[in-house]
Amino acid sequence: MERTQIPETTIHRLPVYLRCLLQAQQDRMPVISSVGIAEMAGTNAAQVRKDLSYLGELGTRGIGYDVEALIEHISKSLGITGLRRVAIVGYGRLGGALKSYTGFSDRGFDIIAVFDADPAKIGTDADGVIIRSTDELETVLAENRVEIVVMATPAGVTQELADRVTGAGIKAILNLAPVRLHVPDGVAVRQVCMSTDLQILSFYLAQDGMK
Amino acid sequence: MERTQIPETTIHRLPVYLRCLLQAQQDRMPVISSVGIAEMAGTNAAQVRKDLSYLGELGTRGIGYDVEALIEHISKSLGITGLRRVAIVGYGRLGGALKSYTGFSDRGFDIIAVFDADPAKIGTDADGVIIRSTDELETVLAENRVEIVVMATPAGVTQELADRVTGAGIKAILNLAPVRLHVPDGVAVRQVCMSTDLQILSFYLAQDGMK
DNA sequence: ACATGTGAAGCTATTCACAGCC
DNA sequence: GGCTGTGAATAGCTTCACATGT
Repeated sequence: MERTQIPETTIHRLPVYLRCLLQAQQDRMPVISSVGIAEMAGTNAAQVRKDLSYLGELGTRGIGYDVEALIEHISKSLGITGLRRVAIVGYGRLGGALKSYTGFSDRGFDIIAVFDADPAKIGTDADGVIIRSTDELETVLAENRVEIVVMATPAGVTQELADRVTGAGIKAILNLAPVRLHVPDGVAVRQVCMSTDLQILSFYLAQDGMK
Repeated sequence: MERTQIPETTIHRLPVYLRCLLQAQQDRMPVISSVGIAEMAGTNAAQVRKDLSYLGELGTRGIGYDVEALIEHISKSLGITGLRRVAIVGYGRLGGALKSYTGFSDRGFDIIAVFDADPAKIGTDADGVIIRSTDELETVLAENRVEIVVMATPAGVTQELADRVTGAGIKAILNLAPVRLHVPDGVAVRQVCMSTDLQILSFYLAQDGMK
């Protein structure tokens, strides 16, 4: 299979396009143009066409893109045609909020395991899943064939637990703890840090105020 | 004041550098080199030097960067020398998790108001702050001189509430709802969407599996 | 006529490499 | 000798503009 070198930035926009297309589908639009997608996604038509062209020749000249077919194609590119098996490490307030959030299952992600280190929580129900001990991390991840792990752990223990997660063969981590994770080559990490985002917003406020 | 055109990407890295420097400060390092920062931040030394050069000539040739002074300088650039006044709209599970998260106040953000639409919640205590009705949004934002608003609302009502938030003069929004916000010019928005992040991770898994 | 797909141009960001300073 | 600051070179992304196909 060829090394289709899709730009990083394009990959980041594919989920946005997908959301727009699902909206268009709900609105009963059979076909949509690059201009239409661009308006919904907050970008421009040339960008949309270039991005989609990396996935193949998906449109029809003179007509536009078939909504249904394009949803199918982007979903396939994103590897979410079936359900992706996800585990959450750390069932504190944030982990709990995520587990109960219904938006994930709607988008092809199934949270099938939850871990915590607190003996008082272990064995209790977490919104439909039994909380397992972090001691059992490796075995439970393997048993459930987990593909993606979400780290919702205290900063101090995150790297240590992430090491065990990657050691267990996990290749994708969403890190919600405010620490930079070091992982082996071949492991994808996405970092979510709201403090960072607030600081970036603060920068723009500071800039604005002084002009 | 000059139009110091700091690249967007540099701005995004400043909070990362700041975190590294605070770590170095805790470790009692008086001085750090661009190589040292780069290692902690997960980038390269040239990048660090170029980024920091946008803020001024902050280092000393042959020596490196004074940790204390650099922390001071980056904090000033990020506008977080004092406390930034933040409000959360939507006190569901996610909003609750954010309010109770101590990492914000440590980093210069003070959550001084919380809103919800549910009459059962209004007037009750949310971790030290009384929950206010979204009916009072404009007045309470003004009274408390709120600078940044975090939207932790259901997708369906987010745009409508964001319109009122910007109407009240707020210039910075952190949006946790899975919708693309449309805001007037001059308003900064940061979007956090974990479904999107999971989809990006899924893309890399799909790529990997087929090589 | 209309909308895609795509080379080419233009722009932005990263990396290199070395002069300048401690 | 060591490390910063920075012009120059490189790489990567976005936008343009038009040929191509319906």
